[in-house]
Amino acid sequence: MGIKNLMKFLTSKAPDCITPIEIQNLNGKTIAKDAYISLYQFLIATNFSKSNKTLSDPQGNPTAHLIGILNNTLTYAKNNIQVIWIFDGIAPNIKQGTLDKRNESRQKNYEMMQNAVKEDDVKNINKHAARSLYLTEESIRDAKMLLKYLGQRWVDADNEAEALCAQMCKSGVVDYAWSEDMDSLAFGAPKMLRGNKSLTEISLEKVLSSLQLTHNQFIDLCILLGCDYCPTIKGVGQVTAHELILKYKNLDSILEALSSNPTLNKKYTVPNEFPYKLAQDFFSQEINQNPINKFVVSPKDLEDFLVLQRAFSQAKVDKYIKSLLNYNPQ
DNA sequence: GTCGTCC
DNA sequence: TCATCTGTCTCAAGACGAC
DNA sequence: TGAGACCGATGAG
Repeated sequence: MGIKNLMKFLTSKAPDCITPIEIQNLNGKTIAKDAYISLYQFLIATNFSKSNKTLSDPQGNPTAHLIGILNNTLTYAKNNIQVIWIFDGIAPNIKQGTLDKRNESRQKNYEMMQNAVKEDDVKNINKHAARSLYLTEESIRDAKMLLKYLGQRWVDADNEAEALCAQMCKSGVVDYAWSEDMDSLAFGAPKMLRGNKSLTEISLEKVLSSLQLTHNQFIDLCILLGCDYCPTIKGVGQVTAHELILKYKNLDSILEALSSNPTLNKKYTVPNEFPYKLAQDFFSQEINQNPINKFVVSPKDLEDFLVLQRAFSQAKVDKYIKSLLNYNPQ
């Protein structure tokens, strides 16, 4: 879910921190990209947005995410952009509640899809199929294999990919953290990118100066808005959250004020379980930077994998390899 | 610009 | 009366190329 | 899954 309503809040309160950016302007830049989110987007968009069928090889292995990687890699190569794909590791314990909810929703949608199939209701089949979709171990393995053969770099994070993207951006390994989720800013990425067709750059420095917050205060704001790691205080939305932080400086003091002031206490309900300190620590932790896997383009492996194993068109793969080598001379 | 296709 | 928050609904989510 | 539009409820001034 990222940070609830953060984009909306920034658009109204700190519009200067959000700037549209043309992909050509990223020439020579390096990007850490949240792999899972991208692959999921490819899978959904390619499968369900315009056709009613799932793209797969004759054995039933999904291929939509592989097409997405191919297109994406070529686009970046054309524009001389280096990408490091970051894969999620083990989810942190504090995210378990969020993950349980997602699994439950996925299961429910799967059942609704089965019902829609029985009733031959194409619209609802697609709707619920998209929502019950998930990336299997095999799909991830295929994606990593393809990236290897394409000469791309990828790395496994110890836990959240977004946290590692932000860390790499903070430490200067990359210029941008790319993600659809706004968590990257809470994790401290100085510059993040969103979008695919139309890109948006968000500068953390500008966010903090517009909102008149330190980074720790911004983390508190994100927790109040709603994140994956902690529930929210009922009655506190974007506006109130920002006002409370400006007034009381941090979450500890806000909670103290809520418990000691009967008027505030009546108005805002803090949940019984409110592990905000764990969330604060999680957003501000130092992340272990695992070694990055680096490969070179391997036309033979690409052909074997895509044409022979995944039933891609030989002509298209040939054309693709030619373009890639043209932009990425080895 | 819209729409079909990608496997 | 206005601002704010909450809940619910709906839609779209990639990239390329032919036309 | 997220983001936008819309709606009703609530509370402050």
